[in-house]
Amino acid sequence: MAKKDGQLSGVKEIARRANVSIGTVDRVLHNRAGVSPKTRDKIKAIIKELDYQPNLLARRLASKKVIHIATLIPTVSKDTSFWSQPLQGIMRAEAEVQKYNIKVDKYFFDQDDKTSFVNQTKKIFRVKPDGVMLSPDFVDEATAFTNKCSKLDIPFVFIDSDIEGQNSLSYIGPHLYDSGYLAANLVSYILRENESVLLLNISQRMYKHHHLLRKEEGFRAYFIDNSLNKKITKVDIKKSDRHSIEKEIAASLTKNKDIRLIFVTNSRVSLVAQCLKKLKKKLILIGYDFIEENIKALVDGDIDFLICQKPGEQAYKAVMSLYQYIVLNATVDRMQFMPIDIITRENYQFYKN
Amino acid sequence: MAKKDGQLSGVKEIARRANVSIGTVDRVLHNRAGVSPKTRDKIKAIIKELDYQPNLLARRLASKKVIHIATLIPTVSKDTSFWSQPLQGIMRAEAEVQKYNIKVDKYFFDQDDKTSFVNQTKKIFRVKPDGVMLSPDFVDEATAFTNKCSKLDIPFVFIDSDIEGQNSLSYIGPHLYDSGYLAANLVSYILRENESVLLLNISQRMYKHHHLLRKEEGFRAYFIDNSLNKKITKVDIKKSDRHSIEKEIAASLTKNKDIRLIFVTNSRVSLVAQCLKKLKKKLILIGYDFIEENIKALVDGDIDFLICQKPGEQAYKAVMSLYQYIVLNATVDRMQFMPIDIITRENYQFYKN
DNA sequence: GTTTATTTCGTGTACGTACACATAATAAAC
DNA sequence: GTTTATTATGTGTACGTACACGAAATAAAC
Repeated sequence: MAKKDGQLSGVKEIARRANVSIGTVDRVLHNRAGVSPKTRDKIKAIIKELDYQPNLLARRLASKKVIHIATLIPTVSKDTSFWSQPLQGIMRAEAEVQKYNIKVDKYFFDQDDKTSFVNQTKKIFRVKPDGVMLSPDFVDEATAFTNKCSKLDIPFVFIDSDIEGQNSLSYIGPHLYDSGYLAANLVSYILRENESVLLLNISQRMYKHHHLLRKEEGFRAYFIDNSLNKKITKVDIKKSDRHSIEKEIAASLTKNKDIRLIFVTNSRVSLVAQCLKKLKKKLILIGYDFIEENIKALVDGDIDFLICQKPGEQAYKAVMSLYQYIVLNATVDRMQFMPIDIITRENYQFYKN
Repeated sequence: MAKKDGQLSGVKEIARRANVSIGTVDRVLHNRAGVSPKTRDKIKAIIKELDYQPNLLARRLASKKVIHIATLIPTVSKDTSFWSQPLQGIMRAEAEVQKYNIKVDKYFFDQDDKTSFVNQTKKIFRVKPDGVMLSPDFVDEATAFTNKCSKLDIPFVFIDSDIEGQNSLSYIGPHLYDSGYLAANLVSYILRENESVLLLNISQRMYKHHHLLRKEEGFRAYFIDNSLNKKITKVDIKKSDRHSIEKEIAASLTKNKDIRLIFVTNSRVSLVAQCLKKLKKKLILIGYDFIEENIKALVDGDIDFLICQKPGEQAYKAVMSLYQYIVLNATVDRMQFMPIDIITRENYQFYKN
């Protein structure tokens, strides 16, 4: 009684009931031409009646068409090596899915050049991939792009930062607000009553400030939620050369003698570490991201804490989610927040990205 | 250039290089007898060299062995209809995976009877399924069982409550502590300075208190974290008949005139609602779980808030995670917390479980 | 009517693996 | 040596679907 005997499975059963061959059934399943309206209707009815669900494993195995997943992330810039980790995550996923006849097409844009982003999205759109993963750095342009994807039923997932309201398959990345909140929590343990914080948003790119702001919000919220009346000096630095940063920091420090801790809202924290060294100031330094420059400063004792959210894992999961959705049509969580990890010089060796 | 011509894929390529047939390769892949040590070694070397990864889709398709996933949850009791939702989730997952030759074997135990739990675990262990999903209500017994599973490399996932330290494939369920924390957050908005809370743990089963306690911890933590000095009267009620509950509540209310809100740490909240009605007391009532009894009380205005964490979804995800792990050996998140939803009479109609 | 074009349908092979069965090689027994 | 048991290896078919190709049925052209 392992299998009910009369019950052929899938296509064959449909074919039997309709008195046609599986070839014909196949044609109506894929809306291909070459079948008379009459039999087409009959078969469609049977498909509906049986609530036929194709065997996706068999389908993928038999299909010779390769599935294309496009990924769009920034190039690894001189500014920060951050994006090398997501790239590795993409490649790890690629290695896993390529045996199922899936190709991962990697596109890159220049974080400083909006046009390059647009150009790449255009290029992607031209090849009409089966799924897209992207870091939506340029919000408006990304929105326009994903809108077009939606119209063609091309699923897309965001990584690293989210655009709400777009019906993305998933967002996989940090919970920006919470990570700021956590940073503040750390700070509250460290600082005494009379000491204050310097908060630095370092970014040449205005559009990035949206993300940094979410972190700042969370950071501030912690103090409000816990009725801690902590002074926060905030400085936006629009240039990322060392000289400019150094000048701004020096200015803030002389103006606010009570600053004993600096919170940098992104991966540029190692630059700040260098500046402090130059200025011969020893302050607590908290920043973001497990990248080479930062690790070095961490080991040297110039950075105290790094907050990190597994960027490699993000990209890996993004590609795998697309694969699972497209090939296995599994349900995918709309929001996949990464854990918020705290890295110090004591535990960095064990961190798996 | 779509496919490199020389490169046969998988087993065939291995067979070619070893000058054997795919049958022989197949035998060493599955450690089956009937192949000489010499060729076995040769083939193993080639497998390693090629870093051969079997095509899991093809494997599942070709394999005639059915995969068994066992699920172990409480029967739907007279006490609460809670477990009917996870059961539906299981059945939904079953419908999805059965076409891949996977059987879901459903086992049930009596929440009031430890022996029944043990008996069912024994029964499951006897058939040696390929994966197990269970609600580990009886901690010690569940631990013993999952230890045995670990030894046989049978993956298992916990739902509804976790046992830490067991190397479960995943825990899928509520974040108990956080849900208590959230409840407290709600409470802090509602209560005035001079008003206090009654916290009720209603459970005949002592072993359940562990879980209730986690919620209570979170609940209390909120007030501490926010330096709110709120009076919390706590009562453990070990019987779940209406009369006992009513007596306890009445006692507490007369002793503490300032109680204006009751927080019930599990689904028994509708019983409390009935008691309050009987006592002709109108208090704010917060409790757990989207079950029929509670919804009714919610609609009638006798319960104000229900905290819910998609129990059906939990079970569904648990089975699907096992499937993905066993069949597709996908990586599965060790912790899959459900969102903490707040249900009121205004939004309950839209709640999807 | 026959021939030809066109539409409609069936058949065969492939995907990569599993497994039952058949065959070949070797060892054991005489 | 031959026969027989044993071990080692190869072959064929199946899983459920996709798709190319060919055959049959029908329609169009004369």
